[in-house]
Amino acid sequence: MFQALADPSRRIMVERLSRGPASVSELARPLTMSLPAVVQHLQVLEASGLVRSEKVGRVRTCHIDWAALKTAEDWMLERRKNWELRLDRLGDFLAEQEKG
Amino acid sequence: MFQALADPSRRIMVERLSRGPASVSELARPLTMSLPAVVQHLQVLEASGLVRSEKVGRVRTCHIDWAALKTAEDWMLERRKNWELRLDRLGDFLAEQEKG
DNA sequence: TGATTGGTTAAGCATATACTTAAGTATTGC
DNA sequence: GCAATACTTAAGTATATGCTTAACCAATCA
Repeated sequence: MFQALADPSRRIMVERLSRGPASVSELARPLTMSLPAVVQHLQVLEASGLVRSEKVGRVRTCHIDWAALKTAEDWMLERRKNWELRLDRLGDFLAEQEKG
Repeated sequence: MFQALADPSRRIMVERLSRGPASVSELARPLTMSLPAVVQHLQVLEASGLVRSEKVGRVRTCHIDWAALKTAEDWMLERRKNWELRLDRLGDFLAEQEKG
């Protein structure tokens, strides 16, 4: 997931998809690269679980899997919470010191 | 930043640092690779701004830059908010339809 | 039916990444 | 001072990544 978000082009694609579903060529429009390259990025995003797509007729429509995005967000939140807990315990300890 | 978090070894390092500062060899302990490899990962983390370190005597002490971690978290939150806003507008639209 | 649109497959290539080992350089403890 | 500790530097290598072009397939439309 972080791997998938590591590339700037892929982040542009995710950014676009965060505003709603889009076809492959719509995703390609703002990017200065060939269509196959865009499809390869799309494959990375799909493999990571961040994006899903269905093909209807000849157009493939892509959209974000919001639960997956939240997973990455939560990982970081978890680290931050860990830290805040630590600060709290330090605070308690210092308060104990004060009293004692 | 996402690039930095893309590697599992580096995430282990960040995980460790989220529990408090650590020296280079402490960071290396759980990892099955040479010390220079760990230092290279550390350089990536520092370059991304996620981690900082100071050397005192012969030991380098590393710690997370929490503001930087929050930046990545916020990027994802921003995408989610975008989406929720869209859902809200859709909701409003449907409510309008209902009324009209 | 034949051109166009939208996407896919395959092959190849240049650069980046994630390591390795070997050989340093400072501190610190005895 | 001498050894151990805690890195640091340098050089090399294998694999992964991010592209490219060329050729292909399948749905649409004039």
